[in-house]
Amino acid sequence: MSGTRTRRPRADAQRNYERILAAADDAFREQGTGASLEGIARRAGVAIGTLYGHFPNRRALSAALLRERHAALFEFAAEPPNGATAPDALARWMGAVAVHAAAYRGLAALLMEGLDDEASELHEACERMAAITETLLASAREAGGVRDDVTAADVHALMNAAAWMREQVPQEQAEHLLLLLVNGLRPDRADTAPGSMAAN
Amino acid sequence: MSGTRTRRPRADAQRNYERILAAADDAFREQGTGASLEGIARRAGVAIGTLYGHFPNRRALSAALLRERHAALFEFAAEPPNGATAPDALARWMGAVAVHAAAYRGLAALLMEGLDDEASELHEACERMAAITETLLASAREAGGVRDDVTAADVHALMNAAAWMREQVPQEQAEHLLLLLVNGLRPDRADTAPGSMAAN
DNA sequence: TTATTATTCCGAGGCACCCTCACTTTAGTC
DNA sequence: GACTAAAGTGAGGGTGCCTCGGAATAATAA
Repeated sequence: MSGTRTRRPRADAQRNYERILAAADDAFREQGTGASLEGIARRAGVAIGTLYGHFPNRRALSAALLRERHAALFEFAAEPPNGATAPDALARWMGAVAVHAAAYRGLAALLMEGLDDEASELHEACERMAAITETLLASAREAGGVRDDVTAADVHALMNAAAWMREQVPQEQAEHLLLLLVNGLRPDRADTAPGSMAAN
Repeated sequence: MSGTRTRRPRADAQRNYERILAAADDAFREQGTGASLEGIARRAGVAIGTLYGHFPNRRALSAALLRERHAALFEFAAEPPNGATAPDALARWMGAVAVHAAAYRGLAALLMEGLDDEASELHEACERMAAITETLLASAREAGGVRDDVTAADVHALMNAAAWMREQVPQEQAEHLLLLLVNGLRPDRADTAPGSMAAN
């Protein structure tokens, strides 16, 4: 296995890969993560076998599609909203994830199961999300802005639930619902510093 | 059209109707509202055409299946949890709906769209649910236990979101999440009478 | 009991989708 | 220009949705 100088990858493969991804993005936006794969192949101007050659199954396709999107999300999380309280930072994060997970109908459910299911192509991304959530939650709790009984898993579920609702109500109401969810994390007696936990 | 004395309905029709309903209940419990209708017909020991003869489409089948269940829910709402505060009554109702809507995977989404979609066979049931929600919400708000900006539509969405989460997390966590949702409805300053808004 | 007939049941068939695989085509290399 | 690994192709087998024309049958009448 030493003389196998690898060939340069074929140009058509690269081209088709990108075409499929673009078609899938369109289809998922319009019809959700359950969109027809044959339809996607058709849109991409490619045979169905070619699609399967690049992506062994629907989840792999979703995962590839989400890779950049996730990168953007993590970058967003890294950039500190300077001057914001810890609870504010958590709320901001929750809003960002909710918007992200509402990009395609059905995505919230995938992210939900991806956290537990290690076989899922989304597992790693979910774990990174969970880690960020954990960190922000710890700070927010320390600041006294969050109930003691709230776990990172709870926040994960709530963010995805917010996304799920966003799939089905007007955007304005979706924002309001997120605010209510965030409000639910606050301790029973609102004796924290003023201005904490404003949504987004 | 006066001499058409109606024949007694055929016994086999009645029998098959019930068999299909029973099979559908099993299938929906196991696989959600998207379960294969051909599979349901098979389970019921009936040809696919017979199933369609009784239920023109999947939604009609769901609606028939939910009729009794909804009746039970409305009865539950009617029975006054005597001695409970208005916010408690609302929380109790939200819990009941969340449990109901989690009976079959996918049901929460159906109930969500059934509220707006007048063509849906579930529309009427959804409207009744909404009316109950409206009443309980008004009382709870009057008692000062709920934020002013919370609408019945919000509560509807939140109840169904609770059901959606319940489909995907252990029951214990689901209860906790419901509690957090309910907590989110409380006004910013917790200056209401003690003991208000305990979940369930 | 038997005949009548409205009602119900049946399942093949057309369409869409999922996914695989034996075969063809093609891009990179020599 | 020939060679060949890589990629592309699409028919085909499986499942599901739903329809529809013809077969079967339960209620009724004779």
